[in-house]
Amino acid sequence: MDKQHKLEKVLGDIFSEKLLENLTNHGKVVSLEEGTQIISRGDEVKNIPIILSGTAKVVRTDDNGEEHILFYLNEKEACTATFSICATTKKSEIDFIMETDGELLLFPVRLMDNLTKEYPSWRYYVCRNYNNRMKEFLDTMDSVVFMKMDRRILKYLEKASEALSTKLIYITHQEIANDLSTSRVVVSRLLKQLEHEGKIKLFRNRIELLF
DNA sequence: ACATTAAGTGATT
DNA sequence: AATCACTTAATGT
Repeated sequence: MDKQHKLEKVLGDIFSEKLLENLTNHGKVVSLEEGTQIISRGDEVKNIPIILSGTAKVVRTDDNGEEHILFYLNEKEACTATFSICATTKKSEIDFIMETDGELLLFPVRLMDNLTKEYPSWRYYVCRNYNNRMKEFLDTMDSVVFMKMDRRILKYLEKASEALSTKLIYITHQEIANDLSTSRVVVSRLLKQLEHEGKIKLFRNRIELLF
């Protein structure tokens, strides 16, 4: 299948004909194997990758060399982080790695301004990509904030224990849930977890602190 | 024995 | 993490 048709097949329903033509003329299609790293942190980004097939992951690597996956990109998606870079540094903040075998359309960054100016369908595309990422970001924000519930419960118990100067607190899971504005089920689960960790011991209407 | 309330669990979103 | 639906355990009457 030639380049033109390939692009048409994958992107035809979201990009206008003219835009496809432009992409065909200035972009290149590459086939990549799983594990191929297209962009590394600190690299100067010269091309915007758009996924034609397969899956790519965008990761950040911390000081210990641990990979933290920010998100995955599938067919038709592009890395939004790349878009923002075009407007500023041009240095990548992230690593971009193929999760599976797949194909990418690489489009020169220097021509992107023009796309934004000329093609409404490109603008929509960029906005949609941004939007998706933003949603995902908010989701993870939520988790990060809420994930601290186990710590909150522990703090809560500590405080109660201190206030009553006893390790044996007479309280129900429901009451804790009310005070921390969460559900009883969640409290029960986390308490159970804490019990397994040997930090507390659970009874009906009572919780004993073991620390 | 039966009803009520607290706590535990799996599945789903 | 939240919610639902359901089970199990402890307590009170």
